[in-house]
Amino acid sequence: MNAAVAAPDFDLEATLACGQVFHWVRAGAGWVGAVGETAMSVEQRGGRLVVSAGLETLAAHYFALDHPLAEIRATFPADPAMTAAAEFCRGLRIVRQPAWECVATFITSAMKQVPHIAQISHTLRRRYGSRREIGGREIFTYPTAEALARLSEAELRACALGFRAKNLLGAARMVAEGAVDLAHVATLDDAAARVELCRLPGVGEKVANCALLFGFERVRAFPIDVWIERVLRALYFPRKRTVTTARLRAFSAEYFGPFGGYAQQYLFHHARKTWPRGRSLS
DNA sequence: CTCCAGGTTCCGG
DNA sequence: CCGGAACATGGA
Repeated sequence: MNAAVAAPDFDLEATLACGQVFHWVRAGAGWVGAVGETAMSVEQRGGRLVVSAGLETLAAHYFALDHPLAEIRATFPADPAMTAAAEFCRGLRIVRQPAWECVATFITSAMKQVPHIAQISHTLRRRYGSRREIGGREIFTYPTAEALARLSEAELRACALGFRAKNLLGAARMVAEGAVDLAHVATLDDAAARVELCRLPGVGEKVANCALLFGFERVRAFPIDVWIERVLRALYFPRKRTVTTARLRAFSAEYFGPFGGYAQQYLFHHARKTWPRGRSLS
């Protein structure tokens, strides 16, 4: 029925609730969700992960249990802000999300709070994804680019997408037609992959970096959103009134090192969980 | 009611 | 290159 996977240095709660992935829902002591086309229930018991028998390998891969977190932490800069964030996020892993699902989800994330992004994901899944069942619970996979490409903008707007409907539809059509080939993107270096992703409507610097980090395992990609911008300005450029976004981008691309994406997610999660209402500390 | 949210795009200095 | 504004929706 169920099987256990060794999962040392892993925090399932932090990993699923840190804002990198949006569709997992709590179920009892664990979670249920979809890993690509496969429904999965998962629960952490100490240093082990309990999943349905047969899904051990899939779970280990999805949750990136092979990422050497201790070595990754050791590459971070040793400043107080980074050290505090890394300690706070011990066991948080960047999961391996399917590329299209990841790109599409972050297209819908523009100017939305995390709970809203989750709500949109669930609506799209329920209406246009495939139904699965796991432990008596309903699960829906993320709709394929082909499925979304067949829809009208009005149908997508009815999923509470707002102005993001046009972007998601345009991106779905380009991917479905092969105008942008995500399998090919995966073979490119970070810079070239970013350029290619930015051809999709609704994909700019930030969304492209989220896609690279969460959907293409580019662990150096450093997405700069409103939260990270606050963190960088408050903790790394205090009392400097004129720091351009270009300056922040150049700084973060070098300063946080080869696992900058991990550093970014740790800073993001730490700030979101410990800073009151996003403001202050300036 | 007002403000803002894991932005992108377009437009004028 | 830079700052502003438009773009939808929902929760605080």
